[in-house]
Amino acid sequence: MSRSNPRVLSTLERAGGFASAQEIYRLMQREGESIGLTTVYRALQSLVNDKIVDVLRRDDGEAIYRLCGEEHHHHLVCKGCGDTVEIEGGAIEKWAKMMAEEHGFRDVGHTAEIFGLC
Amino acid sequence: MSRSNPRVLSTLERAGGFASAQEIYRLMQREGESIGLTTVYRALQSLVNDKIVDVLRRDDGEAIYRLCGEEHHHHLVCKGCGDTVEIEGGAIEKWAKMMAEEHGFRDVGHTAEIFGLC
DNA sequence: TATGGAAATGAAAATCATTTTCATTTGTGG
DNA sequence: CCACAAATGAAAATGATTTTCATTTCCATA
Repeated sequence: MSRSNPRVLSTLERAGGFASAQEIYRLMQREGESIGLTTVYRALQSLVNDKIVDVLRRDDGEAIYRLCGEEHHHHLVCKGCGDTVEIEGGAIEKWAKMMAEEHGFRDVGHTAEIFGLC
Repeated sequence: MSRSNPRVLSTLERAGGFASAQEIYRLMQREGESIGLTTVYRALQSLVNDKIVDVLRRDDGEAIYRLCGEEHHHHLVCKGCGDTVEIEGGAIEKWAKMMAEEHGFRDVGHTAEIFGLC
């Protein structure tokens, strides 16, 4: 059921940094690849599910994707230019674990993102 | 030119925490207020311009608003039953501030949520 | 080599938040 | 009252994303 289309992945790689579904689609078109927009969306969803790519939101609400490393990390995002920095989240991990314990939760995960102006 | 409709502001206050334009609109409808969705959007834009409210993006891309400077909290959410607990986030505040400083960001905010099974 | 079904594909339609248009209403100073 | 600017909101437009559905591609097996 892996719809992680390799052509989409390779285009995202080639795009370097972030790209939206629409941008990837246009890029592939320009390069003469024959692919449907629907397939691009499905491939990206699949890649996100498989934790091969990260997804964030641009200020205008458009979803942007990029390859992500193995390690669990967090993001510092600039609201102005969209620049993104991966940051270390050791403190968060501890905080999440502590809070979960305190309230008797198990199987915990978390999300955390910081945004500002660079 | 101040389109910062006071009824919209007061509804956002009453909503406590975050609310989307659509939610505010529905809330006002339910309470029998006569207002158009367009006006809600314009009022929120205006409030954002005047820096009276902050705007963020939910994971699904919908814009959510909240009063600036309001003390915010974080949530511990159960993936099973949807139960939600408000938790203290002092550690996060410090972490966010530290990370922002380290990378020269200003005007920073953040989101953080923990999820697991209660 | 056929063949039957499952998975992948993509065009077109549907959805949904948000923005724009534009005609109408409201409020205010003269 | 009157004129005119600002506010309002219904309806249409926009744009990203998702869904539908008919068709095509794969692939294992007879």
